[in-house]
Amino acid sequence: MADVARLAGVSSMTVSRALRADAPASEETRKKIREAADQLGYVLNSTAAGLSSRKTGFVAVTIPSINNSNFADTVRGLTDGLNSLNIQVLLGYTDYDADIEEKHIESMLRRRPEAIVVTGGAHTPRARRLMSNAGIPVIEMWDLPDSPIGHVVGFSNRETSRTMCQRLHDKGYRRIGFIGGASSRDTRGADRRRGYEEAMRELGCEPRVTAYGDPPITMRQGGGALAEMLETWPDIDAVLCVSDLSAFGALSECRRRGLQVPGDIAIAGFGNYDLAECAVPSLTTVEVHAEDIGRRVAELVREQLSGETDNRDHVTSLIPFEIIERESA
Amino acid sequence: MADVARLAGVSSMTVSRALRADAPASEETRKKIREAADQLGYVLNSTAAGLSSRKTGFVAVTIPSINNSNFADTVRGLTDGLNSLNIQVLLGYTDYDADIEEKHIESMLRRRPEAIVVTGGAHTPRARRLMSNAGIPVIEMWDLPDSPIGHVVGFSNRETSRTMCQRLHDKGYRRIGFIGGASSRDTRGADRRRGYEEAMRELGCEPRVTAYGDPPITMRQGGGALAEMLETWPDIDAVLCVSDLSAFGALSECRRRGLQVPGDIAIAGFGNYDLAECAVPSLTTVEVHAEDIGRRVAELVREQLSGETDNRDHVTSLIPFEIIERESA
DNA sequence: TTGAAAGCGTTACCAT
DNA sequence: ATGGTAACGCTTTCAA
Repeated sequence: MADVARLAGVSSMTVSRALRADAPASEETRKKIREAADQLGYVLNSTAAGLSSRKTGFVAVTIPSINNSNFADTVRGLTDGLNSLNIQVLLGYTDYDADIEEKHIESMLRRRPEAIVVTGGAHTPRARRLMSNAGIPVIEMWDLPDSPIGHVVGFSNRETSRTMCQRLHDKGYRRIGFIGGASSRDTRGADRRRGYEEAMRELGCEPRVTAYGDPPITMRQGGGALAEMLETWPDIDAVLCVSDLSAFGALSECRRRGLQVPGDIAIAGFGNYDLAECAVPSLTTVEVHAEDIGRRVAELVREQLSGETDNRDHVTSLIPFEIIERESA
Repeated sequence: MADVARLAGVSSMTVSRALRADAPASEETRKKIREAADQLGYVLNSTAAGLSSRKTGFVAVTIPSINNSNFADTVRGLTDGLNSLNIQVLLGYTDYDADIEEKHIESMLRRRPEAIVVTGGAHTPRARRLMSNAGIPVIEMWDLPDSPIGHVVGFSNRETSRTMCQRLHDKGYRRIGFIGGASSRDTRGADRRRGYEEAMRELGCEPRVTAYGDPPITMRQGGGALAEMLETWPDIDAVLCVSDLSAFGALSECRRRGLQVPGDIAIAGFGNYDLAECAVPSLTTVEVHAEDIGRRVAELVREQLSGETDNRDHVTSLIPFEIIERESA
């Protein structure tokens, strides 16, 4: 920057100001400085800028998996929403593991992000402490934690299953099964299962759960789970799956066995992946507006950083979900 | 850090050293300092550390889309490979747009990454200049650029199509169509199309291309493209698609029309997505080992940063691809 | 609108 | 093994 200043015949302070849109500087000097910078191939060092201004231009975000269309949509909404604030997302994926999440949170906090966004409400005690003490807005998303650390942008995963079960029941299905992961590491998946079990009880139906594989449960596992389910409960007439991926796996397994969907078995998924619309038959599923979650988080971050809202208030934004009825159920 | 030093009764220099694994410090002081840090809730400021040491612990990476299983796999391989070096990935997605890529590259270079990794070889002149002048290793991946900026980790997209066409021809298909995007923004997709056209010429077959929609071409667009193709060339006997997603869309469209796959029409895709294995019929496709690409990039970054290899040498790593023959073709 | 000086929180470097 | 001092490259603050 000193070199640029020398070439432009100004002080480095003026260069610093000319390079930022908001700071005061005459158009003339601005132009002169931009040319000098260009000529020297100068690129601002935002590490130094961040240290000095105490604004790093980062928001830290953890998601369970990078290879998941729903979370990718959320990240997209978040990134796009933060873009106008010139804030970048520092992304970490946890593989549904709270210890990995803790490690990410610590190494991300070292970068002094201006806010931290995590998926869900299940964290290690130390992770909670780290976030609480960081002195920045904390946002938990994709869930409605029992005891939130800070703000929340999400929906009730339990409710999605309850609503879907109700819908299946309305359509006449009575012997409804649930396919999900074998561990509770995927807390949102576990909540969906809980919602299913509650709904079954309320509707007076027997719960039939096939837990199969570690999260994230894949398409292939969805097929395996359906096979297992048919063995245990051959009379099943509908299956609710923890995600569209497992639902598609189940659908494919039905197809291979010559079972009609719906007819022999109805299938419902979760997430409204592109796949759900495109599959034959198309999949009945839950649209959770993943990108909206990201957009709303970005909005909340903006409000918090601009001081529009009181940081001490804990804002909870409920993102409405909807059942998408298609051919499969 | 000064507070921690005071509490532990040492200098801040000792704290700095105690907190790093490599620096010399007695186990005794280390423990004392860790306790003090814990008690105060101290988290290292790596912004300041980076400024001082000129090592930010970042590698900048741009990919076309975050919502693409192939690129997500590459990012996973890269992230995991860099993890042991305590290097984080700074991710930007370009939406297949070179101008957006340029913006990302500039704002990422401001963070002073220790290396920069970009997808493909098509960049704006300014982006090329920025990367060349950054003084850090530059790696282009997922492609074999004609004039690489630095190192390359990839494969020939053209070859994948040529090989697949040859395979289809060997199986007796003669009226082979290609479904891809309408723009050349997806340069890898455009290369695949080029490979297809070359192969058709060599095999003495008429090329039949349906260009449909902007990249990334979706499942739904794959279906639309197949419909259009059948209208133009009703006698088509095989379709090569630019990706498994469009291939699946085409497959679904066939299903809806009551066309047998294979039989009436064979379908081949690209990318070996989970979907390709799980679809009924399963999709013949190209496995490009996306995660290996990321792993190899990470390895290259490690070599370059450790000075094991001469930075001036331009390393090209060819990642082998393979045709996965399944039911659809 | 511009400039000078004093940090920001760490590590490199040189001593001890 | 530990400590003192001088950067690192910016921005804040204050002054002109």
